[in-house]
Amino acid sequence: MANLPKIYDPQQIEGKWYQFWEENRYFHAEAISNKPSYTIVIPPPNITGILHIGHALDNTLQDCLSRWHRMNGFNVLWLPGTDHAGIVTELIMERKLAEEGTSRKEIGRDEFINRMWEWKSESAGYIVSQLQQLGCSCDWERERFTLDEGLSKAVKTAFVKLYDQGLIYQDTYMVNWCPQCDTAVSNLEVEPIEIDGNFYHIKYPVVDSDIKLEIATTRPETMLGDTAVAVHPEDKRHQHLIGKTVCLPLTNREVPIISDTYVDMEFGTGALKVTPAHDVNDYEIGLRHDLEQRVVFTSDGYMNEDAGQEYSGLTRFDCRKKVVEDLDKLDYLVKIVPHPHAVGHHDRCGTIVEPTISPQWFMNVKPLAQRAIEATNNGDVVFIPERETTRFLHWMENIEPWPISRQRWWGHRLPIWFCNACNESTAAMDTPDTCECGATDFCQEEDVLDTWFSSGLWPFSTMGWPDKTDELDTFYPTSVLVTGWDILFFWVARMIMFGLACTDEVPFKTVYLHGLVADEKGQKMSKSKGNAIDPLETIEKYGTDAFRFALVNTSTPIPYVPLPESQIESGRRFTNKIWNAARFLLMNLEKYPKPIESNNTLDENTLEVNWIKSRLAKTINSSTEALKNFRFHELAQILYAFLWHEFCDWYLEFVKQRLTQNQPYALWIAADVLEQTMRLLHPVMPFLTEEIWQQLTIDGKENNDSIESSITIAEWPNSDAEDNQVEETMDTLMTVIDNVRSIRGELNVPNGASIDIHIQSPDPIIRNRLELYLKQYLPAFTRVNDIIIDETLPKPKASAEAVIGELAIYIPLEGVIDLDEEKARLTKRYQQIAKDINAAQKTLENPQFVERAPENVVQQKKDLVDRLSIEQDKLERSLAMLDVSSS
RNA sequence: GGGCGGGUAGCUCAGGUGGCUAGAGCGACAGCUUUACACGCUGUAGGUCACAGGUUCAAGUCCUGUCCCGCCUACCA
Repeated sequence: MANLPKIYDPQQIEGKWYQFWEENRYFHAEAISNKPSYTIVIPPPNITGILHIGHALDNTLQDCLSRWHRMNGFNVLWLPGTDHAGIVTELIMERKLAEEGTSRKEIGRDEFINRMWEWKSESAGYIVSQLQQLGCSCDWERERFTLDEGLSKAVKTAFVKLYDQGLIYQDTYMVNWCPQCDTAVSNLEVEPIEIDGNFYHIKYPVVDSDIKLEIATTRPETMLGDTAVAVHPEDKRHQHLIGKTVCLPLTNREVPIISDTYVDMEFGTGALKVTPAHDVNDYEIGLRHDLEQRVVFTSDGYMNEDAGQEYSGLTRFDCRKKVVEDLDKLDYLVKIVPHPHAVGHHDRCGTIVEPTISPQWFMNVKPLAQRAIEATNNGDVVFIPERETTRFLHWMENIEPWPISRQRWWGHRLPIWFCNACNESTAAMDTPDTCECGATDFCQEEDVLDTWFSSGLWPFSTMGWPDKTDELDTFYPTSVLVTGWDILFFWVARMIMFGLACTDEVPFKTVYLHGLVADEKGQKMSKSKGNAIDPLETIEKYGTDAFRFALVNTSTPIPYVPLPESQIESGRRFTNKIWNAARFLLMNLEKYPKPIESNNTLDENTLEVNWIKSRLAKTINSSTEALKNFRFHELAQILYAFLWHEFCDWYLEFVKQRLTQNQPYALWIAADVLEQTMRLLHPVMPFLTEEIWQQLTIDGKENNDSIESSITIAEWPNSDAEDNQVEETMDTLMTVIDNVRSIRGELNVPNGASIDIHIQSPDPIIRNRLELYLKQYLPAFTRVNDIIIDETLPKPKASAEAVIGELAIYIPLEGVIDLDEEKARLTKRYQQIAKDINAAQKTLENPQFVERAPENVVQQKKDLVDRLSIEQDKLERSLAMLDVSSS
């Protein structure tokens, strides 16, 4: 045990513990339990995906919550699983097929689906093992997949239920169409991207007149589908043209000039070309005026025959070029003005979406949204951070029908059945027996559902809904959903709406939305930007615990959290520091074994022991508070500061000092404190803490049944050992030690040199404390000869000085001290104090302050001025003396 | 156009409901093989809290305005 390596090697430690946890089923939740439940369902990652930095953060936080609750005695279910991620997964498969020289259409639906399942079974393990590598304490016995039988049944059930309520219907409407993926997509999947476009001004000659009506458009190629030109009814410039027609250039078609208040007189030329089949607004105008919907694009982004012979077969983009050239040639083009504007791109493949009229299945989500709004306002569901509530409500209030059908194959086929005889459609779990018309021959709708439909059911479909199961009873509604704020509308909103619609309950009480991991420049990390950190490489290089610590430590409640490499390095140093602290204790525990039986014969009430107990108690309490409030970064910082700067920097030095005197009690307490601190840190750093915890408790476990077999189920610490009196005493000592060190450092006293220390203090209590403790502790921090403490002491010749309130420290440094340096040091301190006193006095001189501020605040200020004034006086006198001796 | 978040040390960020002499990590500088750790130890430097007003006894914190940066959202062709 004593030959632990000097440098912590995570690879030696991490693997074995995950296996140990799995074998002992520590992460398994019981469907029937008398413990209180705590449930998280994982936001399911893509089955064929790999772990990226966003997953790493999201799942680390979920693991922190899960592990913390497990230690608090909850029946914790963290339910893992994956999503079939329809469109994006198919895209990748299509790319594979293209490489093989075939295509999905060529191999057909059945074969395509076969290939998808094959690929799924090949790659399904990746993300799971990566989550395990990250340390995630999921209940793998309950892993789910959105296309599993049970979840598919849930999808069908929900669909039929909503269909029967009239909330799901088929309609022909203008939707966002992706020509690349050959499917409709919802607004949410369309990303508007600003591009440097142009405004093309085009003349449309008015029939039977010399007038040319000038229109402006960003998409000149759509003119081939124009079926009207619209002007505002009150537009004086164009009023007289209403009712006439224009001759559409390049087509020789005549289209009417109509009036519609939608037209903005101020914008462009005040005349709007109307393409009802290819623009949402034009579509609406078209409906109002009963215009022809002239389709000129094919579904995969080419021009069709109706675009005209010249253009048919061109891509959308080539067509635009040609149309502009032709217009120019024929003198219809007035000008091209640069006009940056946002254009919708499909977020999965980056293709510019094409608004297209097509028959789709829609879900009327308004009534469901209404319930979600009520639940939010009632506080049935709470968003953290709070600001997300406004965003959520705003989106819910303006929600539009959701197009749920996708012209794809990988997913849940809509449970809609068409009668082959009368073509009536109906929704049902299985093929219906007979149609109302008497026929018995049906075919199922070809389309599949949007993936978000099945993920929306995830919090309860994973637990067996619609069946009444023990799991639903025990774990549903779940406790909290943890995800990035960018997923609020995709997952969270749908889960809440579906939860209310299907189970009459909000699926989770709390939604915690964390930030997105960014690089140093605040840019969101993403593969496409090339600025992403690969979690697995990072884990290999720094260790899982270091990586997790960095993630937790940086996850402040801001929208984009930068994760510079230096943060991860800092995490690694921290793991190494902990490792070495443990190593130090374990090595010394071999020499001074901790007695199994606790006994009180020893002098246990030493200051340092009471101090570290008090500090630990405060650390425990503030850690618990931080976790309760989802303030993960606070937890990380509290534990880092305690472990490094209190436990290691101070307490272990006290321990060393005790050991030189053969007093091992402080050491045994150190082991105790570290053991408890490992428990506090375990949710963040599962592997290292388990390793150290096991080593620290190994002797105890053989003799004490109350010690658990693993830190994962060890009790979350609590303590009431806070003692401000003790901390204050220790503060005095630390301040003295700090000042002595500071003098040595600043005046370049050689390390080897022993020094004398004279302390003058009028306060008998302070003198007493210093007498008692300083002589014990100081040697641990600095080489010291003699310590003299008295009520009044003359300042020795050629000595350095530090003043702490009414206490003065003199260090005779004959022959070492440079008087000018000392003078500069004291002057600097003097000036700083003068400034502080000045500011505080100003406040005190204000009668209003004394009158209105709370008494304790006034008193604090007074005390401050008193203390600083004494220091100032002392410094003044010392400086005067220095002047005398140096002149 | 509307909304949200941010501007605090060289860099990245903390600073719930106003009140200790504004903090941390990283970096910089100086010095250390002090018997756990050089992935370490000790010390030091570094801030007009974006700007301008206001409220208050008291503002990094609250209010108003301005200027930057980022994001979300919206049918101005």
